[in-house]
Amino acid sequence: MGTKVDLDPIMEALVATSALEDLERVTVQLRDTLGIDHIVYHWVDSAGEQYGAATYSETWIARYAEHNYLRIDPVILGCFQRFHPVDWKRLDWSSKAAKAFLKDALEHGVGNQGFSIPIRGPHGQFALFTANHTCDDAAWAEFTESYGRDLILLAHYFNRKALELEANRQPEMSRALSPREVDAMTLLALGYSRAQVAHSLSISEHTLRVYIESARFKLGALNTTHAIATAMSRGLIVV
Amino acid sequence: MGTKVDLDPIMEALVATSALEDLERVTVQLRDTLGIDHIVYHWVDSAGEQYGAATYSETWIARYAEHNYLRIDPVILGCFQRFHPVDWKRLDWSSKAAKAFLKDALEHGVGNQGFSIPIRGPHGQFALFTANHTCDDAAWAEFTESYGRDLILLAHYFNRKALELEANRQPEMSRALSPREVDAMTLLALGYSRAQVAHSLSISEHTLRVYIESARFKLGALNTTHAIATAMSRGLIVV
DNA sequence: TTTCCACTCCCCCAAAATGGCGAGGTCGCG
DNA sequence: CGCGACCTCGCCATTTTGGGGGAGTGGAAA
Repeated sequence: MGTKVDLDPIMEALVATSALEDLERVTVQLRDTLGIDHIVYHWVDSAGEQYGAATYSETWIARYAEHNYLRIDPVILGCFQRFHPVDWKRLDWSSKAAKAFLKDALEHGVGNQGFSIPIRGPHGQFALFTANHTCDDAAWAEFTESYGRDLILLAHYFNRKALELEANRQPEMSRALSPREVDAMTLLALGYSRAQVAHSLSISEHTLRVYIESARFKLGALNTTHAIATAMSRGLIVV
Repeated sequence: MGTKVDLDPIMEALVATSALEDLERVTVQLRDTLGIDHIVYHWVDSAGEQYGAATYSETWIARYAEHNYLRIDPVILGCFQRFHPVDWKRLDWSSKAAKAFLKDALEHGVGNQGFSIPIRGPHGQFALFTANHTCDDAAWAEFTESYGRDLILLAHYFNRKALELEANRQPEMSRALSPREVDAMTLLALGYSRAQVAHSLSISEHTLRVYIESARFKLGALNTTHAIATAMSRGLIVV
């Protein structure tokens, strides 16, 4: 952790990975290169499913999942609301759930110092890239100071790769909406009733219904609200 | 655009800015340092309000707003769906609206080459950081190759600063939803009817209605669909 | 301690949305 | 030329929502 090491080989290895499992190898490589305790890439799916590439012990990972720590982990909770990379010391560890969690984590090999970078993708995807170590505050401040930028870039590359690999697994097919359908959906999302929308678009309310039904069908939605939610999360309409 | 220039002074200037107007000066500084036509930081508020720090001409910016180009700009539309930085050539310019937009843009001083980095913050905030220039494909490929990483970092710093400055202007007006309200909104967004949601949450349909109405009130929404759309665009629920 | 908020439950009724049936027209593409 | 996609319109029955009341719990904050 003394002088700054070159992380370019790691970034290249990261760009070259072609399977989710390989991400774990990159975390190990990165951890060893940086000479710290742990590197964690933790991604939370839009449905709440989580996936991680971490150097943590198997037991800690299992324990984390088993106790549903996702719900109380102050790192997740804190980072979810902000954009900035954050030092763990600046998070809120005051609740008793957080204290218990921290104690448990330290007992399972997690270091006392942490630096996490929240990062977001389309469709509400959220991920966290974390560097973790055991040392005093001064040493950690020095580390985050010198590697902050690299960690941001690495977080970006990790997330890009994860999204890329995930996309291969689920090739989401979505037919585009017609212009009129987009108009209708947009106005509905803005809170107008069908009558108001029909009036706004200068068409009969029945015609409007045809658009809505057509859009619902295309989006595989069960009702109008669902269609709006789907269209929004797919970026088909902007509100 | 030949040899790689040092961008550290710009990053430091960026970190030091303390007003939104100063961001514009940084874009100019950055544009001149890189020797390209334009640098644009374009942020879209959760409510659809936009703010930008760009080196574009006043007339183009006014025209963009006036014609509501936000809705058809292929750069916005394309980047909203992805995480990767993207070269403008790889976007979908096939629609006639896109072609008209492009023609108009080129006539107002926008370069033919572009490289945009989508970036997201909490509460559904979305922003775009763009480098724009007039040159051939080869020269542009060389530029993006050598400055890609720096642009990612700059996008990150721009966004961080914008969020920081914006937070000062609007001190958290939107009240958060209660856990039950989030549950209700989420299930509704997934297409369930009130009866189904009530059953899923093991509460009476009436209780559910109270949550929905409460959420509607908090979000200032006119109906359920509007509430869902608002909650989604504010990042209060994730679907 | 009192006050506020989140959470839970009940009634009734009007308005809105939805589903199913039908009918036409234009436009572009193979 | 036919086919499909888009745009436009009408009626009727059913389901879903929204709006108006009122009432009780428990926990957290002031």
